[in-house]
Amino acid sequence: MPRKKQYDPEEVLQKAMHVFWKNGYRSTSLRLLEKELGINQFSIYSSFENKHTLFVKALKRYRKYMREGILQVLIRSDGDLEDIRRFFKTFVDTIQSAKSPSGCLIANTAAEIGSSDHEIHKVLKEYFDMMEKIFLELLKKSHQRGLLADDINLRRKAQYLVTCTEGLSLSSKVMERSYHNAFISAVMDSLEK
Amino acid sequence: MPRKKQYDPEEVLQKAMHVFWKNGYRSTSLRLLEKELGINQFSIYSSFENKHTLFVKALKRYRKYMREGILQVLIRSDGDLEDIRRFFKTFVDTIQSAKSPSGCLIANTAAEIGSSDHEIHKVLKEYFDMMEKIFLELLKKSHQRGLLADDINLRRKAQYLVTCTEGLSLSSKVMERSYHNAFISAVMDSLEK
DNA sequence: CTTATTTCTAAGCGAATGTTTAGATATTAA
DNA sequence: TTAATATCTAAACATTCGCTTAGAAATAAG
Repeated sequence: MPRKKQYDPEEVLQKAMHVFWKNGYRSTSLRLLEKELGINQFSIYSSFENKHTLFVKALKRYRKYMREGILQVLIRSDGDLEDIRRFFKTFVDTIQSAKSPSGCLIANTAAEIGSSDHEIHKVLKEYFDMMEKIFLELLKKSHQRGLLADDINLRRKAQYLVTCTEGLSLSSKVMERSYHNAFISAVMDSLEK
Repeated sequence: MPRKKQYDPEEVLQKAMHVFWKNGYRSTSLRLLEKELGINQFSIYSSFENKHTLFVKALKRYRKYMREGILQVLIRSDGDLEDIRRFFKTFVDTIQSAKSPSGCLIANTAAEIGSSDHEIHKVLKEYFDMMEKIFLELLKKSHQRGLLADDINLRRKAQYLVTCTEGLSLSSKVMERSYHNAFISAVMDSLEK
């Protein structure tokens, strides 16, 4: 009996992720979403409840997008520390590309919202935890291969790499490419045995 | 002949800096400024042109505020690397304190505005350059004292510390204190000879 | 085809945004 | 005391915000 949806909610969510990524939460108006998603405001509300809920879903989508995308080089690594450099380089490419010159959505949101919104803060924290776990698994393998100092604190080093990643995202919005290459080299130096 | 101002524009600017620091540029409305600064919208416009100009002035004021405040431990350092740790600890205290639980104004603005506004971007870049110079001067002294490896790239290390500082600011909006202590320790380890 | 159900379009809701203005108030040189 | 000038208060400006609604259009079971 019912009429069919003329759009795919999954595709729309993907588009919404990019719009929020580029403009931030507050600066993304429903008029802009309407235009970029190609669907009416009514449809946005009937499919995603409201702007806040849509944003939270977009944030979670970003986590999936990263996990299945550029984080794969870390996840599939056999412990080669150069994989970390490769990730950082791809990361800078991504966040500075003309396609999405908008840093990291998580970092942007952390700066914009922080912990003032409990639901959003929870997703941010989960992202940080995911990143820590990914780095930790890689470092464990590196450690087993003898690439790291014996007495190293792996968890601390993983947390260190997470904060370095977010710092990289932030400075990418201000400084030029050579600046980040220098940072990446400095971080890699600090990992050496 | 004229009537006197019933407020001190310098004091008002200082207050404006804190309001923007806490809420960000877009989320700071003129009604809020009116309330927090204790002066009328008319007075804001007659003294500071408009919201954008007021924000740029507040950003520059923040740079001065930091230079004359918690950055002094770096500026006055004789090259003791522990001064860097002291700075990081004070920095985390500041940005996580109940008084201003809002990270670093520069980092927040970089995430919110980035390079989309030329005038603001210029102030951000100047801040990064200032930070780099401050770290560089300290590292030079450390190097002369033989506290660093002979073949170290001082400029690269200074840039590294700037990005670490901004990363610290960002993760302070998501993670708890112990997380940052771990990061600070990891950064300090990476500085050792 | 009829009819029940859902999605669509498009207009409109009250509230908030940055900015401006009209008029009252205060100050000081003459 | 008077007159000129700057600053104050408070209201209003047009625009945009997130969100809702009334009614037309489309779908598929009966």
